[in-house]
Amino acid sequence: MGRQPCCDKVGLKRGPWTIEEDHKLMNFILNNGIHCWRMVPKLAGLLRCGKSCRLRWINYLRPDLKRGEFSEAEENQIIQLHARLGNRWSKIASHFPGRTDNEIKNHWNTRIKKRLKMLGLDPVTHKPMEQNEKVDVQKTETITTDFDSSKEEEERLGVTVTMSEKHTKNHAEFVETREKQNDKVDMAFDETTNDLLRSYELMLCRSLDDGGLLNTTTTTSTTSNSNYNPSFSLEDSLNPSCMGESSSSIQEDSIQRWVDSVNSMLSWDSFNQLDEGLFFSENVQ
DNA sequence: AATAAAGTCAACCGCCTCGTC
DNA sequence: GGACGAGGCGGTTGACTTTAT
Repeated sequence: MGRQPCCDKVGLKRGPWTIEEDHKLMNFILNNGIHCWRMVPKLAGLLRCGKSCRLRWINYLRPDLKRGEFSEAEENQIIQLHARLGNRWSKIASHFPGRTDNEIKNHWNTRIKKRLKMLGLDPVTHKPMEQNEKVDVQKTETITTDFDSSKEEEERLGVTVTMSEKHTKNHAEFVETREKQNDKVDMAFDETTNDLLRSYELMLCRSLDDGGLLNTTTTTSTTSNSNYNPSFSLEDSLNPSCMGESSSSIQEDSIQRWVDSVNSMLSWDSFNQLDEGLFFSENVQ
């Protein structure tokens, strides 16, 4: 027999989380850690499904989150990684401690895409627009052609890739998938990527010289947390040795660091309106 | 000041992968 | 080996905010 479903979605709350719900979720995780997301809402007294709790924790409540604007360096790194990895946001996010895949994805869709277009680059192919237009005219000379040109190598390596796979993933992703399957490095692709990156750097430098393309980010309503220094990881907070029953100075220290992190986070959100005593009175002596 | 348009981002949806039974 | 669930992921939505007219 299989397991019980994650949630039946009947009578469950949806939409934006309230401060009280956040409080309950954080309080529960502080006390118990995370063992099974399906059980979290029940045990925490929340009318949410486990998935929703997980998402809320990962994207918003985690104490090691780095909030605030992306720096230029971060944006440039995202662009470079996207050129290599495509829309694999979680992989891209893994290069940015404290950033979530959702955050990076949103930033890409709302800011970086525009920035690339302003630079005359196609956000999908990372190639100059003009080049893409030529390609469009020829109709067949697209990324698909790049895939087709790889057929021989594909056969040589004994790999088969379905047409749907080819059309739904960009060249970079396709090549990397092939690398995974064969554990071989596509040197030609690396050279192409390097060429692209060199082009980026060149165009970005020109933009800087022109003064302004890179400074087009708008202010947002999101309050930043520039003072927050994530010194305590989620792994730490969920480590059984830290959260388990065996009490020790290490555990107390870990909890204290976690609390410090949360307190730091509270300063950047509406939580600061909460009565501090309400939040951790039962958890911290 | 009022309204429309554009921008932002938290949250949801549905699919996929992996582990378990 | 197939069925199933949990967790993870990327695409998309829609509420809210900001900017332009």
